Amino acid sequence: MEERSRRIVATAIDLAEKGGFEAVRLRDVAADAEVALGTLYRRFRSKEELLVAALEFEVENLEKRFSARPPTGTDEIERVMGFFDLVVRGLLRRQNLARALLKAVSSGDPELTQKMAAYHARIERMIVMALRDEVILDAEGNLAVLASGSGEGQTAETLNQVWYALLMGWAGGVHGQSSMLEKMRSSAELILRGSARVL
Amino acid sequence: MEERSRRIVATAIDLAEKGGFEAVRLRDVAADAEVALGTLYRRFRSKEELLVAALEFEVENLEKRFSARPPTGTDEIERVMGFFDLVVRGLLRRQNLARALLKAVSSGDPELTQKMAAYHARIERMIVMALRDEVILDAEGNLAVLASGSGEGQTAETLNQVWYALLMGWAGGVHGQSSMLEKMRSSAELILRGSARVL
DNA sequence: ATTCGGGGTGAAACGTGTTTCAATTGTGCC
DNA sequence: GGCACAATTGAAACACGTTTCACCCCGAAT
Repeated sequence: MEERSRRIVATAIDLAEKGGFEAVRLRDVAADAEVALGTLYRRFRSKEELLVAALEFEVENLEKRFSARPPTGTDEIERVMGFFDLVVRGLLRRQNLARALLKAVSSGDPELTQKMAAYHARIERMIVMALRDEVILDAEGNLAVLASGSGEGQTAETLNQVWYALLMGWAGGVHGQSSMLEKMRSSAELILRGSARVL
Repeated sequence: MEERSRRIVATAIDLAEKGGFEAVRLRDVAADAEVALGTLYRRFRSKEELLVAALEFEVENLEKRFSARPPTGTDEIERVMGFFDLVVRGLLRRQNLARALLKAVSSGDPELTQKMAAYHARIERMIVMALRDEVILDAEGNLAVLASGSGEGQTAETLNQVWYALLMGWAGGVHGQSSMLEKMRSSAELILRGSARVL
């Protein structure tokens, strides 16, 4: 990403951290990033697209933390929950930012379809690796793209669906972090019990 | 609900059906419902709240259709999928409306926490009844509130989480109706396999 | 019948996302 | 150096959610 864009995204993250979605006023972003409003709009078609770029940045961070300290645990459930714990630790520290990014990703903007799909794919990839208890990197040291299709893929997809729904619920205040994790564990137990059947 | 409010909500649904979330311009809603803008804002604190009221109305409809023709099927998966088919048939005919309501419900507005929770509870209730193959009505002929806590409740909650995530994905264009249903079936098979374990 | 109070009304104003445009700046190419 | 062309800038304008306010109307209490 080009320097100017990076600065814009960084500024957006800053503001979102401080005051959430509404605090990311594009005039302020432009001013703080020392860029004209028109430039911001040349790089990002909308506020949502800008925040989704911020999400990509944060997911990259998550992936780095994930490869640096992959979740440990003797069974699938513990490793998967280890992953979700990792995510929640990130949310905990920057709740305003997290909510802002979730709001952007859930905006339903058709322009963002591709990026939403990519986001989910990246989360699923980490879930699969947690299930396998094996982090696979490519030549550049990033998480490798996995062959898809196995039962693991289905399990990971389902776990991710549940996780996404719970994040939305958390963002909307339906439940707090701890109850979100408890619910995730309950659902994960159910799902993994189902997947254990097919061996 | 009072007559004026009813008219406002009906107008909002009309406009949403025609042009989705953005087409619900509150000035237009007020004009079409023959009400001053201030009145609209006295009844509904925000556009989201208005659309969530519309959602409540539509869920009531869904519940009526559900009690009138409960999903049939010899096993849990078929009945549960019957329920989701029912929902999708509703979506199919009014995609703009559906997307608008989903956008409102996923806005993450803290004012709506309560209503979001209630919405999920109602969907879960129908899922439980589909699992049980038994529609339970209260004295007024509405769906009865169920005692919670059983394994069924957990299963329904997990199914609902998956369903919600898939709806969001559909709204954002990540997948179409048919692929949404296929994914729902795959996840439901996994989940129900897990729940079958605990008897 | 008069008064009172709470909605309702109409219109204007505000904030912020988004668009537009003329003028300026920068950059690669001759 | 000078040119062509694209990106950047600054400022204004627009759209729409939301707020405000002065005024009006109606039904209940006196």
